[in-house]
Amino acid sequence: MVRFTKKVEYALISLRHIANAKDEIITAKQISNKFNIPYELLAKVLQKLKKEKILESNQGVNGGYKLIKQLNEISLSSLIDVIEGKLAIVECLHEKDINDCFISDTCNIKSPINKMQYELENLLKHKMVSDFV
Amino acid sequence: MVRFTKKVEYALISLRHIANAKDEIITAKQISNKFNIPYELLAKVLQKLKKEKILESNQGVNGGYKLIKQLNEISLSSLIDVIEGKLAIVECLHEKDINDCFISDTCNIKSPINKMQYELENLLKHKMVSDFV
DNA sequence: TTAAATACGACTATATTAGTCCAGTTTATA
DNA sequence: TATAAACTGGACTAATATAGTCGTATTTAA
Ligand code: SF4
Ligand code: SF4
Repeated sequence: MVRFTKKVEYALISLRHIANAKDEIITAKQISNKFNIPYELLAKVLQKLKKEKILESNQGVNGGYKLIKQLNEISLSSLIDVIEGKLAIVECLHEKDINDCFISDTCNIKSPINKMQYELENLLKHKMVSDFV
Repeated sequence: MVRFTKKVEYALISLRHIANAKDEIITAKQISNKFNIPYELLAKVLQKLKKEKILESNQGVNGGYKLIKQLNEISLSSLIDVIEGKLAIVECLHEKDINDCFISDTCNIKSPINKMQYELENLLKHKMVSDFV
């Protein structure tokens, strides 16, 4: 199937919400409550966005998250990278299991699949989170 | 994740193989052997292609499959439709579980997600199996 | 009559995704 | 300085989707 994961959706929802709040600090709990997103899961997603320096966090009472990148600087492609690792439309294009496909030797669709991956990447690379309005 | 299923890959591999064989009849077993694809699984994929009138089949001894559509008439989009059902990049865009997302009410990314789905569909619609060369 | 082939439904196994639990650390403020 | 609100992070479980298997039936050329 070709489907975005909930984690990616949660990231998009959160980024949009945080961006709307201007410079106000937003907590994971607020987002979790507002959008019915499981708190622990959301927390992990936000932590990843922090590690990638998309968000900035403050711990402790009155802590929370703040945007430190513009939404138009974050591509859907990079967001997926951050959350799920490098996208690969087939097994043999994913570094982790690049050698796992037992068809590989005789496969007759590798090159078109490569092209397809390239085109999809391109679409995602030019789709900015700011477009999500 | 965004990944094509093996079934779709098997369909592409098979179609390309059958097309290369010109009007010769090709059996599931031949494809299964040549490409190391599990026979039973492949058989089901070919049966679906037959139901969609992409392939024609003959039963019995010397039976097998033959193309009855041009590869440039089959879009990747339609192939995915046939094998996996209508593609939906998120839950709420899939008829089957259109009402399952408990975020739906407050969701702030529906409209951009819609656009994204449209653009992806468009990409897949214009990607013909014949491009897979 | 037999063997090679498709047809099809039900089943199991594996992998991925989604979600939970728990035990931290940090920090404002009462 | 005690407390509670918040982030951090690893290990775990549950749910779902994908991949593959099994068994049986049907068709048909030779
Ligand atoms: S080698 Fe061919 S069949 Fe195997 S993953 Fe790559 S494209 Fe798919
Ligand atoms: S409603 Fe929003 S969160 Fe739910 S599936 Fe649709 S896009 Fe995703």
